[in-house]
Amino acid sequence: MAKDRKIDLVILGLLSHEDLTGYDIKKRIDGAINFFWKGSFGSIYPSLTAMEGSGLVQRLKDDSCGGREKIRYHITKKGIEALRNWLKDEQVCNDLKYETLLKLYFGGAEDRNITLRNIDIFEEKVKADLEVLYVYKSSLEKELDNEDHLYYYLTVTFGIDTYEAYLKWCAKARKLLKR
Amino acid sequence: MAKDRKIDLVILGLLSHEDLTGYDIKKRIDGAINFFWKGSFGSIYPSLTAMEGSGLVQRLKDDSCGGREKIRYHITKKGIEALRNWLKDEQVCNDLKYETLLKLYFGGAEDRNITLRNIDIFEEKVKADLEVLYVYKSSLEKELDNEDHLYYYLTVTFGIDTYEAYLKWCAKARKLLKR
DNA sequence: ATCAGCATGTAAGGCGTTACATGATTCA
DNA sequence: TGAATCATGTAACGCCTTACATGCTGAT
Repeated sequence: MAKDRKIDLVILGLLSHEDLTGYDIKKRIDGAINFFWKGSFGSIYPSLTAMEGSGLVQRLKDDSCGGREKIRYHITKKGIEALRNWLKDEQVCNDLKYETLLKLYFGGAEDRNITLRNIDIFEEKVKADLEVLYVYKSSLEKELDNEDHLYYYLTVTFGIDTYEAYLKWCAKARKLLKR
Repeated sequence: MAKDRKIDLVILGLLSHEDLTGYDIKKRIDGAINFFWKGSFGSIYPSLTAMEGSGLVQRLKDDSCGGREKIRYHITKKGIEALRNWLKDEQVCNDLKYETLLKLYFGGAEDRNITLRNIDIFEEKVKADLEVLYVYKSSLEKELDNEDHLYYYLTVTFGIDTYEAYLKWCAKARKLLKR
């Protein structure tokens, strides 16, 4: 597997639960995962092709009744192995790029109102995201006995906790800037 | 300026305070900025060359007394303009890639202890980063009257608030996973 | 009929990292 | 003398996004 193509692991992770098409994978990534990882068709399809070549996934027979061809992929034993090795690998890369903080840091080059406006924009986005996260949370906490739901739940509460911290920070920052 | 090369703005932001060499810029980025943005020599030097070409920055005369050549850059009026336009632009891209959350999300493919270990690793890193942030904070809060320091201070408290939220989440997550 | 959604894929191009090449100075 | 730091730059390579190409199905 390519050294740094994390999209491979996202796909393997998804396929470890169920067989999926590239299109399905994209939809899954655009859901809850989107809060901490992104992926486009332009990376998903080539990844699937490459991983088929290295035996991490395999194509299933086309089971679509008419309509356009539909390729569902299944994870192989080798694929499961690769996924587990990654989970056990203690090296992680959390790569955070906050353009909002960059603008804040250099806010001195403009009027304070610009910074205040940028904080408002950030806050709006955070509030909207939080709404979505709350919905995920309430639907997940009903079935925490399900092992997988517990993991999903934890990623959602991670989002909620940090986003709520963002909101508190916004209020404090606004106060300081208006003083 | 290139459409999506944010490193240009980081450099312009830094140069809006003082004239710097590429090497200096790298050091600044590796400081407090590193918590929300990264940059390597391989992106900094080409960016400087490109921005000189488009008149956003200009080379100063070599003022090094002997030793290796040393190129200090100065931001031009056009550069200031570009920086301000970016600050006023309401579109922002906060691109967060948490490999830790990815591993958590797919934790079901391995033993729970692996997930617990991954949370430990995350927590260790967060605690270490927090120590650094606390130092920045205490040195900055002494001079909040300085306009720029106020902005730096706000980015640091952003980091502290979110990192503290991370730590609280770690404790909760551990409890749930050990139940 | 037309538009949204389903479905797969490629091509171009941008951004960025890593590693390498080069060489001076300073300090132990 | 050797290592660390200062200092600039290039080259290779990888990853990813955007846009494009193609075409079916189902609902309005």
